[in-house]
Amino acid sequence: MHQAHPALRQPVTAADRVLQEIQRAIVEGDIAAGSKISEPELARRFDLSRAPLREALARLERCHLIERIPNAGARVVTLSTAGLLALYQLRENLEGLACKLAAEHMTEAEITEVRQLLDQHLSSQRVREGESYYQEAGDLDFHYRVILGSKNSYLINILCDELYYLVRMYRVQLGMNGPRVSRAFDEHKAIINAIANRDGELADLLMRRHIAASRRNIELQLQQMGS
Amino acid sequence: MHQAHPALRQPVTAADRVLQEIQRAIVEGDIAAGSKISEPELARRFDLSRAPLREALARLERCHLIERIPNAGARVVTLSTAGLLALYQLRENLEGLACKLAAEHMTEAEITEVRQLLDQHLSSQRVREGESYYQEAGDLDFHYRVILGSKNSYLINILCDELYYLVRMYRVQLGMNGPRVSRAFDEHKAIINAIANRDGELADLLMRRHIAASRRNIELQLQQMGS
DNA sequence: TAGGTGTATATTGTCGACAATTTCCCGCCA
DNA sequence: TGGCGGGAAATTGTCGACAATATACACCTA
Repeated sequence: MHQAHPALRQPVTAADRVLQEIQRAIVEGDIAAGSKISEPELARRFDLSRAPLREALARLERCHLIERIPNAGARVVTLSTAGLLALYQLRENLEGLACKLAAEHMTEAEITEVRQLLDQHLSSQRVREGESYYQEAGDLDFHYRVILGSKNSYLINILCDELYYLVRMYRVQLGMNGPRVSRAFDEHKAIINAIANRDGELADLLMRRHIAASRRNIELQLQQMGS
Repeated sequence: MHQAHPALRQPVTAADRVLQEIQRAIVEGDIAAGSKISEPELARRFDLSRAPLREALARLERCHLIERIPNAGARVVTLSTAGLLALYQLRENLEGLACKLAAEHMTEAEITEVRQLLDQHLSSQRVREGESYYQEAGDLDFHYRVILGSKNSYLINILCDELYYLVRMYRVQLGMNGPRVSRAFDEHKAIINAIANRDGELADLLMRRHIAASRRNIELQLQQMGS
């Protein structure tokens, strides 16, 4: 359907580069959530004209990092409990589906790669005990592989291009990296096992539970922050 | 999360207007599937500059009607069996989820409105027996209402803004309007009943079956076209 | 003082032209 | 004759300036 996925395609145009920079800045909170976006200011800051900047803004809107109102400008999204729950509700279903499809379509070679990846991440995780950055990267990597394994380009596009930046934004800015580390690893292992056994139904179920657990974890943290 | 949904927001800017025109042109086959898109040509044709046109192209890419390659231009998507199946696979799951959520979140008033809508469409359908345009419109209308009833803005965005134009393109260009008319109406009725009973699980199941039936219908037509 | 109105400012949307890249075509060579 | 550069044409990406719209502020009125 298309050859190399945009998510892992390296930037070739100026708009691509500035998009990545702004994406990172928003996700990491460098540009505050809820703040207004000024096109002239950003253009100066990244030293380019407004044309490629606006192209980048269009794509930022696509991945839900900003909201635009015609003739009135753009704002960075505001993070909310309701938004987070809606997002995870969708993730649960979509990644569950991705697992089911991955069980049907992943090659043995791809499965082996994911397993190696898990072992590798686990060992490097033990060394860097507690450093959440590596957990984050490893976690994302696993989910990405499974999603790509579904071989459904629409599904891949939605999850990797449109939803994941926002997921990361919530994780980074609300500090969602609790003590689920080793448990998450076990869950990942169980999921890839189900995929390897070509048991799509089970893989679906396990992934839904995996994400639901993560969601409950977040809900708890939010709740005790609010009180 | 946001007030009025972009799908039903009337165009205010020139880019909005040309977007709608090109969308219609592509969906109806006025601009052939698979054909290359020339920015200068379209700009002349719609009598505006390339800036708003490029804005429109960015959004067309978002709803999968065109595919862009950096520095090399854009092409209208090509319709394929594989693409259609992948699309419907996703639809089944997402609209199933939408039903489940609608059963939880739709107000009684909204449910009543949908029921009135169904009766209305049914009666006008009987009059215009066989005119597929009205079936199409009525069908879309029903699905839209249910999706909006989910109250999940991410889900709404994906289904109404990003996937439905492509769904319509397949329906229009491959002539997907078989003799499922009255059966589809019954299925719609069953779905809204389940939602009214707040039986999300059943509503989910019925919607999946409803779309799966539509998919099988399409597969059959494709198959006998190919032979 | 509160509210509305009108102007001034700032921001977004659009335009036409230039730069960079790709594509196409022609000639050249094995 | 077939494949491989090289250059010309066309197309996309980027720029700076102008037009249209929205926001902010001061002023006037009740």
